[in-house]
Amino acid sequence: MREFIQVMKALSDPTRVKMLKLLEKRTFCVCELQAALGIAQSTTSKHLKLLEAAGLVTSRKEGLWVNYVRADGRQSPYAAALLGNLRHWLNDTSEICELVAEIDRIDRYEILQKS
Amino acid sequence: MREFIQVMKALSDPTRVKMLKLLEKRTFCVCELQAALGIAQSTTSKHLKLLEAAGLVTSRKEGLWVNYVRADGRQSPYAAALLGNLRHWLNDTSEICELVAEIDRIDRYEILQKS
DNA sequence: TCAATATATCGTTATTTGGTGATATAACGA
DNA sequence: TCGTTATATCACCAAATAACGATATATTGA
Repeated sequence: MREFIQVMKALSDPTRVKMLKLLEKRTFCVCELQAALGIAQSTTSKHLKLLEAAGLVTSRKEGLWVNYVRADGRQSPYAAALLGNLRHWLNDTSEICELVAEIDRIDRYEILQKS
Repeated sequence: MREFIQVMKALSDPTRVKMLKLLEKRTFCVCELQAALGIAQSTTSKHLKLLEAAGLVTSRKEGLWVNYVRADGRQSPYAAALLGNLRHWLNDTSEICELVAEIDRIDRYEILQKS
């Protein structure tokens, strides 16, 4: 039960759902997601940790960056099912469309320039 | 997005999940669910209203009672998918097993006697 | 009409959650 | 070694949530 609730809670927040929809397209580091969503760095990191704990994403530290990847679902059957569903869901909502449209402009090295 | 979040939030609470697992077995009125879960009447009613708003249950007033029924999912594709999944999930957890084991002892007329 | 009953709603309280900025940690490059 | 950068963690605040008891709203049956 606890594991199920953890997955549902993780998916109960629009910011986290947007993160997962972005991660369907490709891998992102924390600062890229922060830029894409327009939220604080600490907020971004906290959400990602929560998604990771629920088995919805995994992370790999590579040099200075931490790359977050959509999980394969092996960690939790609930995560597996919901990740599968989510791939087909919300694709035509304005919120996700607009986010995905900007995806190619999000680049860790460009973000570096601006800051 | 709002509709999706609403379904996920509804499923993010153990009490509401237990209600849905009970409603997989049969219809219940509010006072029966209250007795089965050992919570206050106002709490029970509020949770059920929330599940109904998310499209996970429906209700029908019959005389003095309001009967709550597991929804068929026509109201929301998200609710439909999750209701389907939930039928197979959590069946062997202690929390649900113990609850379902008591199901035949829960009867609105017996509750009437006790109070 | 009136009493009894089931449910819904209201007001309150404690906990959880999402957000922030500040700080700590770790890795890289000069 | 030292400065810079990316990320994680901490302390805090505001809003949302789950719980309760008290009250309001049906509906039934005497």
